[in-house]
Amino acid sequence: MEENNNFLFEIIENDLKNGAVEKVHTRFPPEPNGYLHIGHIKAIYINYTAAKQYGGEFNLRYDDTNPTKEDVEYVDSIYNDLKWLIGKDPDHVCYGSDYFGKCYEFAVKLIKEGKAYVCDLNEKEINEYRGTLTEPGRESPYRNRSMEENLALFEKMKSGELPDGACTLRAKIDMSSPNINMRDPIIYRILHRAHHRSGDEWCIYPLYDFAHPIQDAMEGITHSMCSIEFENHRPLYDWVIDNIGFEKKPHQYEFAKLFITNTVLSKRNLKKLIDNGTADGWDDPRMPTVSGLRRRGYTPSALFDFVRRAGVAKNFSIVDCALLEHCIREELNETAPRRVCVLRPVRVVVDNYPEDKVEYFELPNNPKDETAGTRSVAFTRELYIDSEDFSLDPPPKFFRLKPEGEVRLMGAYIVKFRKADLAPDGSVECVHVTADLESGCGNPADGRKVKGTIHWVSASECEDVTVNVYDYMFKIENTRAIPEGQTLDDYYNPDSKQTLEHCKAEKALASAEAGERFQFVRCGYFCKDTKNANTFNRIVELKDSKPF
RNA sequence: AGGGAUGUAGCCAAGUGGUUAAGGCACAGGACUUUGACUCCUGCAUCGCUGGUUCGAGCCCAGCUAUCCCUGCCA
Repeated sequence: MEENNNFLFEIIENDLKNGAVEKVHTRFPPEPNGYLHIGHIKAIYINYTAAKQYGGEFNLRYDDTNPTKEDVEYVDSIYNDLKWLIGKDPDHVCYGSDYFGKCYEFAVKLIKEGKAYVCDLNEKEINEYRGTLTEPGRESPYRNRSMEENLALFEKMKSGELPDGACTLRAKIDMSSPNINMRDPIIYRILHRAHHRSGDEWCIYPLYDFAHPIQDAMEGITHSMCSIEFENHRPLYDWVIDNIGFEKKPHQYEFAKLFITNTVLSKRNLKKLIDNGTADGWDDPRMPTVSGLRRRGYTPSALFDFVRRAGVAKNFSIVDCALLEHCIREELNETAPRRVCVLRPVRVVVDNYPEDKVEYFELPNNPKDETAGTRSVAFTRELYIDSEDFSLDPPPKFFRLKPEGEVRLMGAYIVKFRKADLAPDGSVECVHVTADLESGCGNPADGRKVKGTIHWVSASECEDVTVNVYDYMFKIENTRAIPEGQTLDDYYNPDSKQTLEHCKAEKALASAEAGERFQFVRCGYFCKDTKNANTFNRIVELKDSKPF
């Protein structure tokens, strides 16, 4: 793994060096309103790695200040996904709702200092008063209420006497600010809605811009790193910190969100795919969610490596999905044991091999890594090879089994084509070959070269397995918007999931544990399905798209 | 259009005034190969545009241009 370095880490390093900060403290603050996806991994990578690398602390904090959108289902899934990613339970788990009491106290403080007021304007009026991008806003007629009146009204908001939307608490800042976020932003709203944690305790809830800086300050966060769309909110973030008067001030820094080519990441669209049945769920291996990627066979280290390599900067950018695939291939190439699985079997009979003989060959688990050991693979007179590895009418440069051809059975004998039995429909039923028994699994005694090597499995010493082949589901041209008149479904291939039954695998494979990853020789990388014990998900296709 | 941010190769991305502009992915050649995989070599940019400052600029200044974000009682 390469070193972690980017402009945010440099900021932290400098703060540590010049004593601005004693110990770094970061947080990952998802709103529990959906499942974590690969975009979140970037935020986790930045915040978690920064804390880890510089000997600091890291909080998982649920930003749960809007009960209309949030649910415990998401709280749980986020926890599990994060735990899987960082390989342990997070040290500190916090909730925005833990600070509802504090937020309320601070709001009262601001009112007492004349820095916040209760505004009776309705939603439409607030919009009108806000002005536009080019015109300043106008001050609310309620802006200059007395402190006592504001206090009384805020108390009324809190006590539940007022219906939703009756009024709001606003920070008194500057209605003519060119930054619209500073035009007396709403910091509290009335919401008669049960919260998944605090229940009916509150009927007023703080808004993000007010709650977030408070949460950061209360937790002693030093570096609050978020995505770039919050850049415009930073002056407000600082305003809240300054006006509440926190001594240790957290600082917000922004980085560009992660986008990936041909991939949708918006919760709205992901949910649509599930609702209309295109995807089987949030953990469908075609989904860009953490749980989907996990089932597909991605590892946390490959995922973090991807984010690191994609880079952390402020440019708007869309990373090539080839980089994501490269990262998992690179890791699995070193770690995944090789196994043979014949996806579309064709029977092969070695005519000159004794009928009842069973011979075992030692095949390396990883040809590049001797420490990975070997396993015994049975060889018998009847075998299966992949239908793609045999052609009666081969194209040029076809190095596999063909009439008049000779080919190496990987790790075993060299065989020569003898004849093919065809079914009435012309398909190949069985191929007869003769083995060069003299050469054994070594090279031919006469020094001739055999170019092709194909994989095989003993017909009697193999297991029947089912393999799900998931293509990359990500098919969106523009990852950010779907053109007029088209729907998300138009972009997805209905055949993106194929189930191949009666694939023939080495015996050792069927007893593998769920989640175990393999490289199926010449067929791509596979992960034993974590849900269905007898199936394997194809997780990454081989890069090479040329025919074997 | 008011404000903020960003523009370095097909895609990311280092670079903070001074040798021939890091690195990765992708791509293209070639070597090797009992996975046509892997591995290994090789190739692949004058820095959005235009002026200016300077002995010297991707880095400084000015103007222009392109893209992204901001008018939720969402986060």
